[in-house]
Amino acid sequence: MSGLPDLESLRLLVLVGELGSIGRAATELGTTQPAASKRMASLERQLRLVLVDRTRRGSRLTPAGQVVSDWARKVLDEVDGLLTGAEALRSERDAELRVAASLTVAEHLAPGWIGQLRRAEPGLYVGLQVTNSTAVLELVRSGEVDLGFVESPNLPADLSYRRVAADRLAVVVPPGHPWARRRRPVRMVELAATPLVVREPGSGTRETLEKALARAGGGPAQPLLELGSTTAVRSAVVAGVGPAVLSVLAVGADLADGRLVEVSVEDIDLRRALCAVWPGGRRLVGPAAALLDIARRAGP
Amino acid sequence: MSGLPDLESLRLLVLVGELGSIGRAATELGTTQPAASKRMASLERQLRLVLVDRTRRGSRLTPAGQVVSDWARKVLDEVDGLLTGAEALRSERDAELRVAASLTVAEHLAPGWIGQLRRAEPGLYVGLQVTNSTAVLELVRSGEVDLGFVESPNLPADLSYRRVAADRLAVVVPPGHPWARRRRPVRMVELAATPLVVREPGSGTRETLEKALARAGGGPAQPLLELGSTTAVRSAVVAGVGPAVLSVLAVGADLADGRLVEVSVEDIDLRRALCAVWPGGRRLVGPAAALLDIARRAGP
DNA sequence: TGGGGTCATAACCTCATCGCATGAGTGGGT
DNA sequence: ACCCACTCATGCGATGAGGTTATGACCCCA
Repeated sequence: MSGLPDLESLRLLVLVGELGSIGRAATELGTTQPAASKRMASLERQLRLVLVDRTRRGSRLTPAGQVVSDWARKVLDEVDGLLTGAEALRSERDAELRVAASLTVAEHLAPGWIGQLRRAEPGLYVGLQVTNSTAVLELVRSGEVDLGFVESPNLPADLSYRRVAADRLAVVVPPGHPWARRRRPVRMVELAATPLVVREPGSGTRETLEKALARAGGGPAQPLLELGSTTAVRSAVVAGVGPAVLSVLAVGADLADGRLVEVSVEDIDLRRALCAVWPGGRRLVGPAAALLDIARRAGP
Repeated sequence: MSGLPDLESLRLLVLVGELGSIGRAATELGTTQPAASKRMASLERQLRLVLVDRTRRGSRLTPAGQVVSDWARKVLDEVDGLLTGAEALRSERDAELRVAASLTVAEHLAPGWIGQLRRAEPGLYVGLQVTNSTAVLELVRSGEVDLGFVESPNLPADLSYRRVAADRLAVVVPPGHPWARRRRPVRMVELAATPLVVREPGSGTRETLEKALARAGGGPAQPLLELGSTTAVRSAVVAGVGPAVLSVLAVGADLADGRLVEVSVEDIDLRRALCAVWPGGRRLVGPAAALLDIARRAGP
């Protein structure tokens, strides 16, 4: 019943739309025209939709094909991010530009930034290391990486830093939860008293939450369930286990399509800055400066 | 050199992370453990990364696996949107809820909304028809669809409508373009005098642009190249043909990762509302009301 | 020390896909 | 009027990626 489509076929569809010919799209992909023709037919059979209008001189996308092609392009963009990120992870050592990022930045922002940098300077090898915020600071200090990205609000004075993007933690519940129907914001004390699905202590998200609760005068959060990854927490919330507090970067898509609902909370500030960090005093040059520039522009 | 990964393998990776076992992930996918084991090994070989930590009792994702799994989840979310949209396109006729949407809404928002509705009411068959804004209004008026979504700002009085989301046209150029380095906004007359890559006359985007130029007291746009689809325009801009004016919904990802650069323009308002439309006077009930509600909540 | 887990390996098989060659239809050039 | 250039679809072997079954190695716990 599932039947996931083939990424090659999706790329072919996009290319057919751009080039106006199945054969030309085939050569662009380094394959032959009959193979491409069959792939298209197979994709159409799978989706049970007519996607291309085959005329005797060229092919055009049908209206349905246009729309599906756009959806396919979004898929391929995400795949591109995955491949870019994977390559950066791979060349962690002996890369020309070594970057360390905390999980939130690495998951949601780093592949885009690195991809843009590599489009500007093709052939540049970027190495990405993913750890927690304190480890990132240590890597920067020891010179093992040229540039770091952290979400932690407490930055030591011996390092230079610059804010590059904003993040915000959101209280999220599944659509069926009583809080989802509330019209008034949840009170801060109510949040502090409610058992939450949380990350383990020491993670950036958990720390930000605890700190914000303390700053607002509340007690520590009540753990309902403690999980080791953001996605695990997310899945637990979607499954209805209970509310959680997660980065909007992590649950943006879920909020947009309604798998999760955000609940506003009174009297509490859950914003946090995402900062670039590099060895103190030094001025960034070369690719490190370029990446910082890209990150600054990309974030609002 | 490209080597696109396999979607089944990505789903497997996500599932391994969630279930903590290759074998259990395999049964979840309806396959066998050796097959899944081989798939994982193959994915790791392709990405040249160690993604899972195989212990004798279960498997956990490595840090790299965590991150890749999150990227994979994004890919799969987009694929889910594609499949949801394709199913809706397919059941255009004889669906329980018939929806028509203009291209911008259909491309970027409709799959998410429909997906959410189908999660809330499983088994509901939704039919989606994609045309231009004026045709949507006609379909609503004739009763061929229950609900329509348009981007056009001029709504006839015989239909009920409600604003559900916002869109904005952006002037975009490739990173190398002189406008990309400008610090001052481009003057409106400058924009009107510059040849642009545009959609064909009659498309919603083209009309909004012309109307905004006229409202600001400028002449009509100078077509540099006229193309039949938003993505064709986008590709032309990326390829450096010239500036274009496109919906931020269409180029959001490109702006975020720097394939395109937005140029601000003085004295011109390129915002537009996206509206739901239904037969006048009538009150929406059942799935149509639910979908409208979802759309209202999703768009800010 | 045996049983219930887990994952990896080996051998075999099936079938989807590929490439080549070919057919068929249209449009433009001569 | 004719033919060439260009497009896409189809038929036919051959290849190989991926699936299943069976088995082995290892760890934890009783």
